[in-house]
Amino acid sequence: MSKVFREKLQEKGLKVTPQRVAIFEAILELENHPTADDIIAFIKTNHPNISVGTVYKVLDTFVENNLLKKVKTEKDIMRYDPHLSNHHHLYCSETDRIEDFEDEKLNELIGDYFNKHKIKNFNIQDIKLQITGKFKKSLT
Amino acid sequence: MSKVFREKLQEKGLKVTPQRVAIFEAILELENHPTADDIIAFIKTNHPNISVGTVYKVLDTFVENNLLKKVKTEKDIMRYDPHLSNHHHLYCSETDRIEDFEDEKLNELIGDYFNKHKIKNFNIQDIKLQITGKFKKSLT
DNA sequence: TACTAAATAAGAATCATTATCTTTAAAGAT
DNA sequence: ATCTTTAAAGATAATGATTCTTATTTAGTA
Repeated sequence: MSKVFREKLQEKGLKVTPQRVAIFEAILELENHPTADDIIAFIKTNHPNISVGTVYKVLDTFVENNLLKKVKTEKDIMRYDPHLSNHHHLYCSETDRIEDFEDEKLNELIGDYFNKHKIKNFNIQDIKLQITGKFKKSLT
Repeated sequence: MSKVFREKLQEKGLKVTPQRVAIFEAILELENHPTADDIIAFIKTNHPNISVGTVYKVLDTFVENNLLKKVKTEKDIMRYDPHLSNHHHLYCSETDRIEDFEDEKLNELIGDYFNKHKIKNFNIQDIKLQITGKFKKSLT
């Protein structure tokens, strides 16, 4: 299965453990930018003895090694995103759904704008759009 | 002093208490989008008996009544902003400084862009830019 | 001045996240 | 295949911001 993932761990000098594999698979499976808690719940069925601290530690390790990104919401809970390329997020405050939003043209537009209108006393490193609103109900 | 503030409280049917006045003044004084803790520390000198819970409750009340806005950072701590008009934030991850950033032209640019390029399955309510980078050192 | 609802104080409780410390198990060397 | 080394996992205590609870106080009004 995720041979690529195992190789990435090895590249960074990280050991390939069943926990790490399970946690990474859980994030891919869960899709909606899961919380640590979501991940623990999901894993518990196949991996009943996994420790809460381990999950947090593994998630941190992944973030440090650019295998994951942390996403912050209105609530005080971290969520995790396996989508590594530079992108924005769509937030629904009612349902807590978060979806990735990628738009290269928009990035260029904003990039150009700031090239022409520098902010005085500030060097920009990164710009993220936090787009809040409502998902239109689809006939799931 | 903040007669306007007192009137605003009354308009909303909120009682004018010394605690509420002190907290609001503290936020104006502190400027750098203070945390609840910053506010408590600041107030303690004139108001040694103020209770932590009160500060949090008052801040919530202010946010609910549009007297303040909550600002979320990378860290798990809420900060508060007395600046009510629609604006973005400049973040410095090194120093935790946050400054307000207002740019009507930029808002129009982005608004126009999304009018032309609707996101399917999503109705936008609000767009916030989270601009991270470094403040250029000024000779304080 | 007294009344009543709202606000405050004090401190316990919560909950996500971290830290500690011991045990276990990858991964490379023998 | 076994040994060794060291990172990783497990268990659980600790932390720290925020919320909750309950008794007491006070602002605004009759």
